Amino acid sequence: MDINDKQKEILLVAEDLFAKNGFDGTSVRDIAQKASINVAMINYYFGSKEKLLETLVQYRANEHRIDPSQYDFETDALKRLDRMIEHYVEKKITNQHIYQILATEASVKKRVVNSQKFKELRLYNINCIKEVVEYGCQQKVFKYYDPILLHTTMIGTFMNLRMNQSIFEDLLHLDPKQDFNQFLREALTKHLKFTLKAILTHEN
Amino acid sequence: MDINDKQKEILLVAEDLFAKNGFDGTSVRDIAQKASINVAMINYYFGSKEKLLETLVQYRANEHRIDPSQYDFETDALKRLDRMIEHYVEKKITNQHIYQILATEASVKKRVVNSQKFKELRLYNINCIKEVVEYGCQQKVFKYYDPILLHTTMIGTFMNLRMNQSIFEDLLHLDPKQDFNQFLREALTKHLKFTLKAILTHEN
DNA sequence: AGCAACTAAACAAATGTTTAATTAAACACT
DNA sequence: AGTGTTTAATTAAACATTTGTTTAGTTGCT
Repeated sequence: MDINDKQKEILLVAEDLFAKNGFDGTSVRDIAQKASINVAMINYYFGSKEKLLETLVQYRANEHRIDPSQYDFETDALKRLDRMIEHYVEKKITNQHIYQILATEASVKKRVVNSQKFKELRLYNINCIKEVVEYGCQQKVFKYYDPILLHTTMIGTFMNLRMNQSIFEDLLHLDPKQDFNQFLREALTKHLKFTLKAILTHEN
Repeated sequence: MDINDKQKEILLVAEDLFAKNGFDGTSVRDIAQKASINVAMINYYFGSKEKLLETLVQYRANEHRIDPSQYDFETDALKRLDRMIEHYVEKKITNQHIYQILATEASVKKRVVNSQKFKELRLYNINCIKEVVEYGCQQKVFKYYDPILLHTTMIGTFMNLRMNQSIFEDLLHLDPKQDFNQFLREALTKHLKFTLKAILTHEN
């Protein structure tokens, strides 16, 4: 399915609203109004509200894929891990809307929206992490640790920081003028680097 | 507000459905049917659907508070940390429904349901973690690490494991007959113990 | 003329809430 | 214990909105 500019515009508006208010909390009229189009256009272009969500997931899903070429030129295992984390955090921040939608939808039992696509993405990313870990083991720098759990901690920590933005703004006395994404980028990257390094080099 | 048995029954049914389908994905008729009561009873008892949610949050919020007496008898800093994590995981598992509702609602911008109660709870729990960390520092066993980030990693890892139960059942080839909560309890506790110990004893 | 893009209006179903009436429980008084 | 009275619990029905979707028609472009 190729998407024209009009459709893309609708998708972006929908993404924004779904992330903010949830799928059930967003009506097609909300989307239509914000996108300055007629309600009927949503069904005209996408068939239904649910199919709009599926199209959006398809459209965005691959943007969360880790790209190993961003870090595997590093021969030092620790530096490679650091680069991977930087790359990972950057990807999540750039595409935070769709990920939040996917994460929320994944916990909603009554819609099984594209969970296959979601699973594939996870498996792929977990495998990238696994390769970085194995490289470090091979170099005798890391001790092996389950990449599924590493991934869970990475994504979980990110999501938790993100979902509770307002709490952290209070808690950490963040300057409201300073961008929260910048805080995320810096603090989260640093924290994840430290945590993974600690786990992978910890003597049992 | 004191809650009679009938009201409690409604709250429990609502909690179940909200966790499964989200607040917006659950209608008052869904609740009424599953609780075998008339729809009007919900407004009769709670005033509105939103107030029902607020009552539920009030009713459950305190059940997530860490209870220091469950671990602070341990004089060994590492053992105390381990006990604290066991206690923490157990609390989260026992009250997973309400926590998922709170977490989802916290990310929904249009409802600012009881976020104050939520923040207070976090601050309290973070402080408990802080005290355990400081005790370990005092004993020269730990290096100090930001308790906010530790808490974020704990809760984030838990939530991420939980929210993606189906994915993990596939990924880890879990025996479907085995209880997922039992896997959570064991694997998560072990992982968090290892992670926090690694972070707190890591030489920089 | 033909086709895609677009619109206003209507549709049926579902939503949260209220009303008005009925039943059940608690109460006070003899 | 039995009376009439008041209060609380419960019900079916109706209410007004809002929901996602469809229809039937119009516009604009080739």
